[in-house]
This record gives sequence, C-alpha cells and structure tokens, in this order.
Amino acid sequence: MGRWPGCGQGPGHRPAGSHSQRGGSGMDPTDVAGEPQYRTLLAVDVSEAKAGQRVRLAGWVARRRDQGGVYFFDLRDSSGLVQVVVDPAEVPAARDLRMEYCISVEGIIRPRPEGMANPDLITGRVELAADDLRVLSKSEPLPFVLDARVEPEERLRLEYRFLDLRRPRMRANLRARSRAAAAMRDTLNDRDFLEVETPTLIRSTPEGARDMLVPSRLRAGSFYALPQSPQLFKQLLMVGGVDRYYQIARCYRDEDFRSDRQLEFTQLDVEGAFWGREGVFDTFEAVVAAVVAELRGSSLVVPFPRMTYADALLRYGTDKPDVRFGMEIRDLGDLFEGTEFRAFSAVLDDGGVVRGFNAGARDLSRSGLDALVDRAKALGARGLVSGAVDPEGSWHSSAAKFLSADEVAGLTAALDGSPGDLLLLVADSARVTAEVLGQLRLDLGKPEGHDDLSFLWVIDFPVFDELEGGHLVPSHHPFTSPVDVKEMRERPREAISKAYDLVLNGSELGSGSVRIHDPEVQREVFEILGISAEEAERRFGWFVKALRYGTPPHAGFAMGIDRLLAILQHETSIRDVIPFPKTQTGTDPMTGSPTEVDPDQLAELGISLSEAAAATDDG
RNA sequence: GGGGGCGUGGUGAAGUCAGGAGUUCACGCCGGCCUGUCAAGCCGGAGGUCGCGGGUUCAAAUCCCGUCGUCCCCGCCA
Repeated sequence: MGRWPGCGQGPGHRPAGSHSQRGGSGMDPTDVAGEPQYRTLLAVDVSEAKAGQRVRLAGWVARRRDQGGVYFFDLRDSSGLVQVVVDPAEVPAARDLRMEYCISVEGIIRPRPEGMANPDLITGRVELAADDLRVLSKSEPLPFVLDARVEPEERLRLEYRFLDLRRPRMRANLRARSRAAAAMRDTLNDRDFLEVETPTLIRSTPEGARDMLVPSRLRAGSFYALPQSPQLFKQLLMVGGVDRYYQIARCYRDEDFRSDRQLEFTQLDVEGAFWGREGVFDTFEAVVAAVVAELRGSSLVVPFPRMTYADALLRYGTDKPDVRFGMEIRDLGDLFEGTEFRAFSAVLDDGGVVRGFNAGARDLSRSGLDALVDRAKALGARGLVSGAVDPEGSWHSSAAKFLSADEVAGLTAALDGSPGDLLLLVADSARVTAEVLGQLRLDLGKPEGHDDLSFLWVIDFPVFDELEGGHLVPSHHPFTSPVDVKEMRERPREAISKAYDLVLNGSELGSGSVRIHDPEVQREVFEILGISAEEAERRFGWFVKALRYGTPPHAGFAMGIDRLLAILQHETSIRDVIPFPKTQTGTDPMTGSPTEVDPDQLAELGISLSEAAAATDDG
C-alpha cells in the first residue's frame, strides 16, 4: 500500500506509482478494464510542472463562481482544492452544478493568466481548463454551509457528520490521527514491540468506573463487560512471555461525559517485562516525540522533566500541573508562625497551611477582586487574602493592617513580589488550599492555545487514597507495586507507589506503573484495601492464579490518544478528533443510538425491562 | 445527582435585561445579469408555530413555571 498522497503541506512530494498517472491525450473515461476511470490525479498534485497535461479529477464542487461567459468552480477532493474553469458554451452541464455535487472532470492543466494566481491556494498558480464534466452524484442543498467562517451547532454537525468530515479542519484531524497512529506503530515496531489484540468481550470486574455490559444469549442472565482498559490481559501477556506488547485499544467507561471524556475512547496501551519505570519513560518519550515530529514538524526535548506528586500538589495545587507558566504556589507557614492575624493563626494552630502565589502585575478593580474572592469561596475556600505590592514595597490589602512589617516584607520576598504584583493567599487545610490556589492559578495564568508543549512525568504517587471516613482505595489500581512493601504494610496512608502519569499542558495524557508480580504482595494489597481473600478470589482469582506461575517483573503505561490529538490539533474537545463521537448524553444524533430493541431480542437474552426503564424509554 | 450557558427562516448571529405588528445582518437556496472570478459581484425572490407545554398580561421571541435538546463545569472517571 502506498501512503496516501498529498498528505503534506504542498504538492510534489507524492510517492510515485500510488495511482495511475497517465499523461497524454485521448483519454477514454471507460478505459481501465472496462471500468470507468474517475480520476488520474489528485487535486493538490495539479501543478505548474504538469502544465499542458490532460488529466481527470474527481471530487466535490466546493464553490461556484458563474461569470456568465466563463464559469469557475473549486473542486475539492481528499487532498485539497484546485480551480476548474469551463466555458459553459462548450460544457453546458457546468451550468447545472450545485454545491457538493460529486463530479469527475477532465481537461488540460494550464498556468493561470498573468496576475490571476491565488496565493492562498497550494494549486493557486494553475487551473484545470475542463472540456468534459460528468456528474457522478447530485447533492441536495446542504443542512449547513461547509465554511470555516461558521460553526454550526454541534448536534447538527454530528447528525450530518458525513458532511462535517468534508470540512478541511476535520479532514486534517482525521489525517493527523492516522499519521499519529502510524508514528506510534513505527516507533514501537522498531523497538521489537509486538502488537497484540485483546478481547472486547470480557469478564466484568466491578472496580473503578462502571462497566458497559453486554448480555450473553448462550448463557442467558450472564453478561460480558467491555474493557475499561486491557490492563489484566496485557499483564497476562507478560506472564505469557510476550515481553514487549502494545495495542491501540478501544476502552469503555460508563461515566459522565466531559469535553475530554467519551464513553469509548482510544489508548496506546504498552507493557513490557524485565524493565521498570525508566524503560517505560524512554519508550513513551520516543513515541510522543515521533508523533509530535509527524504532526508539528518539531522535535521535543527528551527526557521529559519529572516532578513528584507531593511537589506537584505543593507547587501547582494539582497532580497534573500546567508548567507552561510560572505563578508557582509557595508555602508561607513558617512566615506566619506566631502571627497576630487570626485568620491565619487559627488555621495554622489547627494543622492547616497558609500558601499563596504571585499572580503578576494586573490591574484588578474592586469588583474584579471581589469576583476572585467569590471564585475562591465557590472552590471551597473560607476566604481569599489578596493585595497588590505597592511602590514602597508594602502591601495594599485589607489584611495588611493585621500583619507586621516583617511579615509583609517576608511575604513579598517569598513570592518575589515587585510593585504592582497581585499576591493571593489562602489559609485552609492542605487539600483545600491546593485545590483553590491551583485553580486560581489556572484561571489567571493558563495560556489560551497549545503552541507550547510542556510534557511532564509526575512520579511517586501514593499507593492509596483515603476516602471520607478513612476507607482506602487504590490511587492508581490495585495491581500497582508499592515502592516498599514494609512501608505499605505499616503506614499505608503515606506509602509511595511505583505509579506515574504523563501530563501535557495541564492535561493528564495517561498513567502507568510498575506492576505487582509477587502473589504475596498482591494478597497484601487486597487485604489493606479491605478485600477479603474470598472476595479477591471471586473477583480476581483468574488473574492472581497467573501470578503464581513464574511472572516476570513488568511495567507499563497507557496514553489517551484522543486527548493527545486534541491538544496537538489545537482542538478544545476530543470529539473533534473522533470521527463519530457521541453527545454529552451518550447519544448519536446520526444513527439515533441508543435505541430500544425488539422485544424478541430481549426475550432471547432472557431480559425484561423494569417498568421504570420501559417508561423512560420513549423510543 | 448538582450548577451554569445556549435554543430566533436551511446555517450563523442581533433583538430578550427594559413586553407593543416576525424586525435586522451575513451565508445558503431559487430566478436574472455579467468572459478572469477565487470567502466573486450586482438585481430580484422565496423561506420562520422565535425548541415544546403552561402561566402572567389588553399584548410575550422578550417576564414566570415546567419540560426537551445541546454545550461547559462540579460530583463521578481503579
């Protein structure tokens, strides 16, 4: 298979021989083994070098410009646009063309007359002088205009996705996705990874997200689940001696939608034996660099920087820091130890923290500051202390009068405050403070676009997160190796795991870990999680059994391809890099799914709907 | 489960806060003119139950309540 031509930034780099490319004249539209020949060339390959050649193109009528005695239209195909010019006296069919008619057109490539070139078009120096035109397929008037100027309501775009995909932006996204996948495969194949498929109808292991269920006909009353990820299967491939595995895997999680979450999404899933974190990082850095080189034409600096989870939370208030900009959060607890300011001293005495960051020089009005305070309160803070550094180095803040001169000086120094800088402080529990300041930092500093790419490994996640009430849940997943088993056993709340995340511009791209390969350690993790031996056996017995048969040490990672593509393509939603996505309520306006099914289908599966389900289903 | 934005000829918007005749703009559609246009231009025309239901009012796109759809966010997403 030749690579699809015209995929790049200009004409002339198309590999030879990917399509028949006849020159000369006297072309018969039905000259290839009795089949109609629709085209001999792609639009973007119409160039000055081919001037004088007789060619045939096929595509859609993008724009018409009827001059009366001469008729122009832009022909669009998968490669791009080229202007076609016809004399309606010679080719009367041109008059009947309408937008998005699918046509095949033949003529001579010729340079445009002096001064008539269009610099906005790759093919703008030439045009096709057509003498034969066949309408392959007419089009009804469109439900919306295929024009970058207007963005139709997304529901409508999805209902007519087949038209939406004709827009250059969407075509570019599809192409980027294909090229990204190819770059991933090339990189991993070069490193002797094996692409292996895992099943999409698997056993339900309720844990984490809700499973999508599929009823079994042969065992009515039983259900398969769609995989939330190939996690356990890829670990079993390691036990099976595969050594280096990857898969571009579809994953399913039945949770509520966001602009970066869909019911089904795609991950680059990787696992390897006899390696650890460094091998995983090295591999993913190579993969991501290859994708960025392919889509952005730029090279990334590797290795990516690393930051511990604890550091990320302290300095950026989140486990997925956007490090494209500064405004780092600093702990000010030492500074305010023994302060007279009761709002701070009370929190510190209570085991809380005082932290803040420098939001830079910004001229906020009274109402602007009030809005910040409201925002902080909406995020869960009890309050927000704010103020600007004034030219004398003191602090213009309603809290200033409660602070000593030393405290103000120390505060300004700690936050590198220059005159005019806005300093924001929150005093609360470590958790609330991090959340509030982290979000305010993003509100005030997050860059608009994605021109800069700041990749970051976040490492040293805790083994467990503590829920309200003290119950422990896995921070990553229950198959993640702790750094130290003894520490995990004795101080599970502080224990560090061998889990890591990859973050890009403040988005979590994926996560992975060194896995547990010792069944005894696995048993202990289940125990600490409060999963009894019986329950572990019932839910994960099929997996844990495998660990007892010479499991190699192994580690892996999974990266969300949709999120990576959205950022690289400057899209704000992953829906724009997914060919056929669903709406926020999980419906597909094009096909109308999900739908009711025939009662016979349900009967065959041994399923009857509850009255409530039947009532809410309006068909 | 919760909070918020949006819904106006085929499309995108303005009009809604402050009620007074379906008003306006751009694109598209239909017809006409034009031999170098290119997000063509000019002339003419068609096209709307202002998402749906209820209420307030002499009068509702506009105010109120409900509901549906969609988008953003919180929860949720091992």
